[in-house]
Amino acid sequence: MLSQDRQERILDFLDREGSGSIKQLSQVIGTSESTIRRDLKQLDANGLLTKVYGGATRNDRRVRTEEPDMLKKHNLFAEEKERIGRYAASLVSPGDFVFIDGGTTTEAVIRYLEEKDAVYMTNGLFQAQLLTGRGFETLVVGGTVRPVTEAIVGEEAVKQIRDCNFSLGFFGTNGITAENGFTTPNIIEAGFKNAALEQTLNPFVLADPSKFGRIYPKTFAHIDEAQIITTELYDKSYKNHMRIKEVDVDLYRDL
Amino acid sequence: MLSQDRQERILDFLDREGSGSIKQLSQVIGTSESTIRRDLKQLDANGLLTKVYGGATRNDRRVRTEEPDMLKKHNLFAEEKERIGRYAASLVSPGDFVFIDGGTTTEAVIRYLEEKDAVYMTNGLFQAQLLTGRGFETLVVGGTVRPVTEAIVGEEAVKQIRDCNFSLGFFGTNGITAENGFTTPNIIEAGFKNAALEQTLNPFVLADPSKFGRIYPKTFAHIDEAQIITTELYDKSYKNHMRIKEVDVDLYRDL
DNA sequence: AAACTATTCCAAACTCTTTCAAACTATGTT
DNA sequence: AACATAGTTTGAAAGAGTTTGGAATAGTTT
Repeated sequence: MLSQDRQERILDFLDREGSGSIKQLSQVIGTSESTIRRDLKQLDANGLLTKVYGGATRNDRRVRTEEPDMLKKHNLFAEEKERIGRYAASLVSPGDFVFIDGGTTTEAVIRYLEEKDAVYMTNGLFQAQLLTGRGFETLVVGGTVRPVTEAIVGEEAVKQIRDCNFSLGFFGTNGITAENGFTTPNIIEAGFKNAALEQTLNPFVLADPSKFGRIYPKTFAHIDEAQIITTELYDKSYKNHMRIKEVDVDLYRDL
Repeated sequence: MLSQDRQERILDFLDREGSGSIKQLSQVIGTSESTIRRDLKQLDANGLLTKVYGGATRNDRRVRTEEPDMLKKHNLFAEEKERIGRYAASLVSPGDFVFIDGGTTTEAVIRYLEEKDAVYMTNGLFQAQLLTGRGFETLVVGGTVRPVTEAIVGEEAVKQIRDCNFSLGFFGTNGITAENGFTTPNIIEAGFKNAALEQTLNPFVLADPSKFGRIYPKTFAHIDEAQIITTELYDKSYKNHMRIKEVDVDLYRDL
């Protein structure tokens, strides 16, 4: 068994039981006490549980304040996303009412946010937790949760968003082309994105370079309806059609 | 048993009973008098209780304003919560529209849910993730996120919930007494709970035994407005005033 | 004085750290 | 593809340290 799996199981166990002894854990998971000890030591160092004499007790996993480094391993364009997130976060001014779209791209924005004198609204469950965990005033859109992306969408969500007037908004997308605009695979999600974008004075679409040139079934905005924040484009031809902000590597190298 | 767990149980016993002798405590907790003495000495040194000749007392201002520490709450009464959750989950029938309150108590319910032919709505961020993760049709209430509990509350949330008609609802509470009913520390949260409860045909309050006899600043429902699901009660006098379902140990021993 | 409670001390049981060899992984070389 | 090598992970064991329960002794209450 991989150590990741084992440690995940330890946390699951503590989730259910609240606490556990070394012996208990080694039996449930089927490994030696030595290994459990080493796992607990690691998990404690990462702040995921509290080691106590004889075992461990759970730390609340809801307030996950994952470090930016943690995520880098997972995703190919992780570094780009971080850079995009850092720039996007710098755009928020005091008094703004900011919409933050669900999906992985916008998560990085939240980690770099600093403006406490602004109100944030999101339709992403994880986004809401991150925002709350970091101490920002957070509103959540009500509606149906879409399983894959954990984003709140649907008729009710659209109805609610129609009453909101955002000064700033950060959106994710799956595909971008000059002709088809911003596209996503899911029709209901596209409907919500479209509604949210219409309520936003300054909408920004965050996109790593992989999104360019791709087309998905449903367009939620035309190419000139939002400004794009991305890292360096390989295909410079896009520049002719779009309002693009390239977040350069050098721009933040010394931060 | 870990010494942390033991000491929490001592404090909880004193919370409920006001005081306890060494003998009482050693019997209830199932450990030697020597150990109880040592625990009491430590807890006294930390100012968590007052050691007296023969036992200990806890300064009991019956109305508490402070929010119970989420981390601690997670550990305590884990088994009771599981049992309560398992029973509550069995109450859901096909076609139900089920409200699930935020907070730690209701999390266990979700882990035992099996009825896919029902729609679930929640105001808890973590609950929403759990429900979605387990593949249930999930709705989320929109509104402001309250930091400590990660529950969605506020005016907007109340407005939305007024349009919902739940056939079944599971609520958490901080305190229960016959006179003051179900109470919580936060006024805004109480307002939402109250609204949600009014929209529910069959409301159930889930409560481990530690909740009984405690009073918090705001009442969100009177004692006869909801049925209580709990594990075995130490103080049987409550039975006279309330509709209580005791989830017995034996009931599920062989599951 | 009798009954109860607290303190001290000790041995047994338990837990932690360190250490080491075996098993496993990853990588480079032939 | 087979092999060698270095690095990592694992389980077991030994010794140090901690916690526990009980017994003897000292103190307190009635």
